[in-house]
Amino acid sequence: MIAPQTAPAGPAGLHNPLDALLGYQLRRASTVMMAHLGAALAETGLTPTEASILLLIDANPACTQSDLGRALAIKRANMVPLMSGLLKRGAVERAPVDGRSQALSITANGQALVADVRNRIHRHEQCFQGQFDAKALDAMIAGLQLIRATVQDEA
Amino acid sequence: MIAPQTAPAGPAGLHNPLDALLGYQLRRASTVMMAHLGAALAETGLTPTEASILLLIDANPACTQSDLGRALAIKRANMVPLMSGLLKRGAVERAPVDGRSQALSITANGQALVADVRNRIHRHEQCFQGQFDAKALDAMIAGLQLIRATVQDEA
DNA sequence: TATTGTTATACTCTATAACTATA
DNA sequence: TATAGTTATAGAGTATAACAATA
Repeated sequence: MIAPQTAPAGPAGLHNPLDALLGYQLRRASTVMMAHLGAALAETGLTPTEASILLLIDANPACTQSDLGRALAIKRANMVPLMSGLLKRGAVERAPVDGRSQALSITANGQALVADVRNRIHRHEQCFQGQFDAKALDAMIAGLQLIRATVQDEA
Repeated sequence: MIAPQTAPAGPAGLHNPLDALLGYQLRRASTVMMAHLGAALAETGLTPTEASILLLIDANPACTQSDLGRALAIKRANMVPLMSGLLKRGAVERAPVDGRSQALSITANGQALVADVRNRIHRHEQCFQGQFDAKALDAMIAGLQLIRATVQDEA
């Protein structure tokens, strides 16, 4: 049972019983890191999602749009505008595999962008990973994966 | 430096270099827990955000709408439809403090809803907290708060 | 029959700007 | 001048349904 709380709130803010909840802390921490990542990527003109797609294509040459959607839990329909932005930008190219699939790859021009994205993400991650020692960081990552695995993964 | 990856993806899916990133794992884990919480609350007709507001008012009688917004990082403008739903439902009532502030409280009728919400959130949290021993859970919560505190808190 | 890529569309969340009335 | 509450609105992000072409 979660005990009802009647203690008065301090001058700094309200008493927040949600602070003890894993889901609440997860959501707030995620929002903080996403905002920080968005700022770190702003100069590239990419959103965190677009940057993720870029890194995933780079690590999986010849993958398809549907593959990416499955890996990142993005619906096929929502992949379309995401991909068309990266294609128009000339960072990604497509080659037909069969009549319906297209193999994705980073263009020669896109390589520099990928490297820049990698550096920016790395610096961003260091801001937060630096708060933990190696053991604690591994425990955090493992814990988060455990949470993800608790329920069958999203679409 | 994040090493470039060239290993082939297994048949189960793509190779995902984002798996080593705290921000990525945070986002995915948060999405999983939010979806699970949404399902746990569905029968109450409340969203996770509305349920959070309810618990926060219950823990902070006579708080204002703006107080809640600050505690939950919800902009004043976005609090309006949230509050009006809870008011129309008869779970929350308002009493004027001065000419501009209104003190919020849970109605007599709303108490049962708060209790139900508390139980549902508790069962939901147990699904995930149950994966950790007490020490690991404390470390997770503390780690998430540390991440939040790394950057000055959101609006 | 299932899958790829696509269009169109709707719904939720979040963000900004502006207004009023109060302090 | 700053704050509480409100309105209107714009922009993301995400969801479903449907379609054509292909496997």
